[in-house]
Formats: sequence, structure tokens, C-alpha cells
Amino acid sequence: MARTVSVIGDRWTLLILRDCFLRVRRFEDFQERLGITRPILASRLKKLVDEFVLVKVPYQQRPPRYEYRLTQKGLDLYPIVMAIVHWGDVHMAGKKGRPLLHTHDLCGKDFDPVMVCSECGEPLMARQVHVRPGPDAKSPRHLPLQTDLPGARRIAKDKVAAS
Amino acid sequence: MARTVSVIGDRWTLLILRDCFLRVRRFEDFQERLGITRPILASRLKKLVDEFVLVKVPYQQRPPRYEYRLTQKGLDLYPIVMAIVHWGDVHMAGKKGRPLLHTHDLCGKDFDPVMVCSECGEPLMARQVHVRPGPDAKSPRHLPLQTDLPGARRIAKDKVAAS
DNA sequence: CTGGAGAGTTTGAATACCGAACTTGGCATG
DNA sequence: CATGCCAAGTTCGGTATTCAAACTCTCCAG
Repeated sequence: MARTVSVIGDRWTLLILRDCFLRVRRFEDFQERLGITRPILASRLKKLVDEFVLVKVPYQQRPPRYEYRLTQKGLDLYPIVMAIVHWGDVHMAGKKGRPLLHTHDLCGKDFDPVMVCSECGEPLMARQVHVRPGPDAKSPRHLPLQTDLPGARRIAKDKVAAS
Repeated sequence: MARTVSVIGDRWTLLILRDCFLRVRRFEDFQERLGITRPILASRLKKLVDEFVLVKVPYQQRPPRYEYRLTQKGLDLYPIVMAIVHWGDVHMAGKKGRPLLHTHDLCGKDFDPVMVCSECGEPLMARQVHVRPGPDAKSPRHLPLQTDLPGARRIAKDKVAAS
């Protein structure tokens, strides 16, 4: 996660990527839609290209001009972007409703994104998931990665609000 | 999305939230696990509490001490966190593999998170989704939110790489 | 030869962040 | 009683980012 966050974890990069999924591709268009300053936009686009999330494609030669397109690696960020948009729709929308609706080509309906388990297809809930060390596990510093159930009591001598 | 990003859109907040899902709750534990500086940690926790993503729960009175727990609003961030972790697993993992495995209580298996359409249950692909203005649509600046299919040609006079 | 796109760079001021030390309140030890 | 420790922060000086605005560079059009 830390590595992913080092790529997408700042205020502007996520907004740039959302616009990529809305088919924005040119420097001027990003700048105008986001109100981002030009130096920051240039540096973020460069970083995304260095990370192979975007590719810089020339769309004319005479004065060399480029546009930015999502690579497969970039397209794979779609669940992240959708999850963020959906959380905003649920928890941050004003009284009028959400700013944008999403339609799914396959079924033709407006939808919400739902995250499910790849094995059983059930919606994922934080409390029904455990973690355990994987092949590239880091040694935890101090806290040994609680793999117990959420309900397990850890502090006996003090009052604790119910989980 | 901009509103969501204003809450979670910085380098440290996402890492703090991941640790929350790993049942880290105390100031000192966050500080030690993340290597974040204390002033920044304090300010991020305060912001998350102000946004009702976390609650501050006293766990002892004598010297007043608090721990931080996810609210429902915070628990709803789980898909975002899982999507980020999964992208890292797919695109950033070293040769040894992923640092952490996730087990689903309901089916008992290690899983990957998959984002599906709430209406038809099919996995979501960026190219099979259109957007259209919702009830709280903002006036787009300049670009009228392309709702055409990804394959649609937009620049006729110049060479363009295939989408 | 002036003007206008488009994609950036440069520059100086404001803001954020870092590491290290300090504070506060209570408990434990000698 | 003095010292030290713990946990949860604050304060402080210096460094690193970000901001707004203007500038550059290359072409084309009138």
C-alpha cells in the first residue's frame, strides 16, 4: 500500500486520474478543469508517465504536441477511482444528490460499484476479513498484526466502548 | 470526488486508515508503525475526527488517554483501501510476492477484491461505463463531459494512436 | 509582423512538512 | 521526596512544496 500511495497519494494526482477516465487527455484541458497550477500539473503528469500509469502520445508533429492516455496499469486504477467517487456520493453528496451518474454498458442501468470477494462473490465487509503475513511480509514494528476477530477484547482493566 | 479527496487525499491519511483497518488505535502505535512525525499525525487524526471518519474514545481516565476507532463512515472506506492494496499487489509487488494475504471469513479462502456492477453483478471495466450529469451536476468548464464510447474518434485531422 | 495556440519553465512569496525537544498528568521505584 | 517512565500531544527553527503570475518556445494564420 505504501508503494501505491507514493504514486497516487496526493491531492492532485487522484483528480488528474479521474479526468483521465473522463477522457480528458491534454495539458490545457487538465489545467482548466482542475484549476491546478501549471508547474504542479507538469510534475504530476511526468511522475505518472515515469510510473507507466500514463503514456505521452504525440498527436501532431509540426509544433510537437502530446496527449496523455491511460496505460493498462492506469486503467487498472478504475476500482480505486470508482470507490472514491462512490464514497463521496454516499457520504459527501449535498441535498441535491450526486453530481454524476454512471451507466453500465453491459446491463444498461445506472449502478453503484460494489466490492466483492473474488472467491465467493459476496460483498466485502471490513469485519469479515483477516490478514496474515504473505510471502513478502515485512517484520511488523511492535504491533504483531492483529489477526483476531474484531470483537476480541484486548484491554480488560479499563472501560472500552463496544466495537 | 474532489470532496472525498479533500479528506483522504494526502500521503499520510491513507496509510493511517489502512492501519485503522488493521486494528491499530493508539497515537503511539500509529506513530511508530508509520514513521510519521508527531505533529502531522496529530493534525491528521484531528481532521479525520472532525470529518466523522474516526471517533476518539477514552480508554482510561486517570491520565486521560484516548484511542481512535473507525465510525461507520470510516468503515465504508474499506473498498477504497482494498482497491489500493490490490493495485499495489498486482502492479507494485516485488518478486517475492505480496506482503499481506487477506482471508474472507464467509468462505474461508484467500481472495482478491473485485469491483462489480450493483445491477448486473459483472466486473466493472472503465470502457464499459458512461457518465452523465446527475441531479447536482456542475457546469463543466469547456469540456462537455464526453459521454461517447471510448472508441469514438475525436480528432480527424491528426494521427492518433489507437485507444 | 502581430496574434494566438499549446505545452510547458521560471520566479519569488506563502504554506506545509520534518526532526528534535518540550509539556502535561499521573504512576512506579529507590 | 526526587527521579524516571508512559502516553498523547505542542512548540520550534529550518527545509521542502505549492502557489500565482509571468515568461519561453515553436509553429500557424491573417
